[in-house]
Amino acid sequence: MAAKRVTETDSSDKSYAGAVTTTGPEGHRRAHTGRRRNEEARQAILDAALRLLTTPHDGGLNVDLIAREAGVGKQTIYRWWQSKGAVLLEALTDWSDSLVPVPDTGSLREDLCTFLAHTFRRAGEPATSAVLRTLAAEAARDPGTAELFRQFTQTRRDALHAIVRRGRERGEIGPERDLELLVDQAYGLFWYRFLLGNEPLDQGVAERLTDSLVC
Amino acid sequence: MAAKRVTETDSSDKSYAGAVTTTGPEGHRRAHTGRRRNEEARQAILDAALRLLTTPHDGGLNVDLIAREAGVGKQTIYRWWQSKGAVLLEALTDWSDSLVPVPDTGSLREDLCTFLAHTFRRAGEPATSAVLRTLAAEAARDPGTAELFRQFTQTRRDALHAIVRRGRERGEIGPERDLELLVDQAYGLFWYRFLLGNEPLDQGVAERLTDSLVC
Amino acid sequence: MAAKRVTETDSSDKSYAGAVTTTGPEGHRRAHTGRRRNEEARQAILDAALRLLTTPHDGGLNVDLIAREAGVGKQTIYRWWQSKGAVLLEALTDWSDSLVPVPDTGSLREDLCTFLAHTFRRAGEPATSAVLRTLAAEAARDPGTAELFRQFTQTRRDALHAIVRRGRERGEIGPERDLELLVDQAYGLFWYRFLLGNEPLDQGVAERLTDSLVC
Amino acid sequence: MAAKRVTETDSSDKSYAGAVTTTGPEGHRRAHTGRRRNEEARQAILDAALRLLTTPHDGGLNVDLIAREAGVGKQTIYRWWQSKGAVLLEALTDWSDSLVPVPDTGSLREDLCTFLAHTFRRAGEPATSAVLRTLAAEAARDPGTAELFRQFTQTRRDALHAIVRRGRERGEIGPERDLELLVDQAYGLFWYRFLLGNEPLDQGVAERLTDSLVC
DNA sequence: CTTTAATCGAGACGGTACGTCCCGTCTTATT
DNA sequence: AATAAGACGGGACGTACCGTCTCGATTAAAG
Repeated sequence: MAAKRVTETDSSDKSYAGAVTTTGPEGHRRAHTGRRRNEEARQAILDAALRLLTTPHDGGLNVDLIAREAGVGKQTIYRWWQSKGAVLLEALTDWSDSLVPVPDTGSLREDLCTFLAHTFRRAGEPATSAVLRTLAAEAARDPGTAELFRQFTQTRRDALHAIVRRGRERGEIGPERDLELLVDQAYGLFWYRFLLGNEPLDQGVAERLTDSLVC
Repeated sequence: MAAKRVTETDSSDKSYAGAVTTTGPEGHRRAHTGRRRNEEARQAILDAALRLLTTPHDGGLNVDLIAREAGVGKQTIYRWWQSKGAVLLEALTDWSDSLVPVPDTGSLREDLCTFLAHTFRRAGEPATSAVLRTLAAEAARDPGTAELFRQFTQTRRDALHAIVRRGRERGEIGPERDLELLVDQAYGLFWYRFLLGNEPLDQGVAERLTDSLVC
Repeated sequence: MAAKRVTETDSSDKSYAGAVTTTGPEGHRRAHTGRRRNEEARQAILDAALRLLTTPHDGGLNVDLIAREAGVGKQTIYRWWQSKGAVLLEALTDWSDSLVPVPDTGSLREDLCTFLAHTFRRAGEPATSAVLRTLAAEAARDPGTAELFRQFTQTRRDALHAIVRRGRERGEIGPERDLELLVDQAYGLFWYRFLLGNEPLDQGVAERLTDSLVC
Repeated sequence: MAAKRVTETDSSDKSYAGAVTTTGPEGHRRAHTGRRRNEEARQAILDAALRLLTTPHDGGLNVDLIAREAGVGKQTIYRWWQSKGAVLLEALTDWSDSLVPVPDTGSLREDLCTFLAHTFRRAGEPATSAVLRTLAAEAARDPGTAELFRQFTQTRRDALHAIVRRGRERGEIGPERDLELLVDQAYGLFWYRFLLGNEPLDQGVAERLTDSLVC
């Protein structure tokens, strides 16, 4: 009969390697955290996603791969993110905030040009480029991801917005100018050329774009 | 590429009343045309694609669906187009050419503003919006389609370019301005706002954008 | 976004109501019993299992369901039973012991026929039928459960064995007959027809089987 | 190209290098058959299923494995069979018909005993045993498969039925005996002991069972 | 009366398998 | 040769359960 304390015998010898369970690629095993979200697992997923996003590997970037790479069950991904794109975006957001510094030299023209040139140069790097492209693709396909993509771009937009706002406060931009529009012209140009890729995005463009915006 | 093979224009022979075979959604049966390309089938495919692009339906927009909707074998699609996106784009191109007329009033400011406002308004219509979005998604996913998407946007870009070029010829734009950049700022803003959708695209924006570009 | 769901979980106060903890389907709350096994919980599990076994519901019969239905944590099930099948079998054993009485009229033929007819009739009842079927399925899938299933059937086999043994003691069965075989012929026929279900299991069969066995 | 009329009689040359598509484990590539069911694929699936059923391998027997082993897409399995069990059963039916010959010596007792002993011996072989067990498990779990299992056992039942029918025609079984019941007693005993496994199934049992049935 | 230890409800976790969807290729039979 | 039809190999998807693990609360027994 089952009721007869079946499990009592093995109460002693758990050899407490028992609490730990899984092996990531770095060979480190992860402990469960009971009924609360396992922050380590979350980080492992985001790390794996970013790693797969930035390093070249053959074949597409699918959820099973992220799960395997993170040493995680697929369900653990789907429990916390609504789609693959959502994971990718969260991975990316964490990572991107540190990419392009926001200059503040006191000169709008200089700050703007520096920021844009930096942005363009980053996007030209193969790793970054791959990430942004993959992401845009995912966002265009899935409306839910699109919203997250919006949030992602928003942080960059805000940085640019801060630059031009400071410029206006210094009187370098007339009060009649629409700052939102100005920012979107810059970022619009960037994404348009980046995604369609038939026109360059280099230092010269950054300068001419700056001139065009601050005229 | 699809467009090339299209130009055969065997428009004459639609009559074949003999061996009828398939029924489209409109209940009309289409005759085989033997060893020549069946123009009716081509049109049925593009129509079906456009219909599926513009009308809401549950589930994704897959090739089997287009084929079924067009009353066509899948191979007939893949014989003439390289991918799903190619079909979609050709369907779209046929349809879009008549959308936004290219004004030529003699005033750059007026032409530009009219063109932009018209473009924005079209994109605001639900049907057009859905199409553009679906397409952008497909382009972002498939590199082959991306190239076609580039070509698609190119025709619109060319139209805008013609406007500003006329402006320069009339001396309304200084020779130091980069016309490519100017055009891309306009279209970049458009796509950026259209796809991310957090800022408006209305008459006012068209006007302010015109001011910003022609300053 | 994931971060949202995280913060949702650690919303501080759980508004605990005191000693009482869980609500079963009957709305009754169960008190903890400290470091001793909670007999009420055990019973709730067995009840829930039996209820799910006997009442039709959509989808399979999984452990999470039993746990939820019993208002119990899954671990509480796995602490006391080695598998899902073990729970099911214990639930069933408790319930089945009272099902088929073991007659003792002094006549083997009569006892045997009564016992078999009763067994057949019970198996014909929808509730019982569902239980037996579910159980057999579980036993076939899981070797551990198979062993428990063996034990379960053993109690019934023993009952039948007692009847024929009394028959032999009265000289109604020749000493050359293999009683084990005889019993297994009866129960074999029963399970075979019950599970495959293409031949009847009624009073007439009970009689003819009796004749065949006691010839 | 092999596309050039691969005739029905493809028994001879499998050497095409062009239109062929897939590689099975034996390195042979399989041609498509257009819009009709590919008989070769069907056979490859059944072969793979039987191979996996009969040879020991680590891990369970899942559909992906069958598909991979057969060099087939999973959908090709699900297109033609409703479940894994259905595949297994069809594989098994093809194979089993040749297993136990149906003797016809003119003596019921002898034929019966031979048939049963043979059946028992086969079931004792590890390969066969594994197959039958896997199958019974699948049948118990899935109602659809149960029906197929019924059909599978039916062919064996029919064989046994033929033996006893011939016996009756020779007058070796009285007209009052229920032949269906007799057959089911034999097969019932077999499956009961086979699946529960606590009593033997050997030559001696075959003999005593024969005596018991033909008394 | 404090500490210890076991139970409980809850549910996240790693993992396996499932059955579905869609892609782009292929072949057949027909025209 | 082009077509309608649809089976095919392949790859990814998101879901269903399994049995394990940890948490924080609870309470009986041990010190």
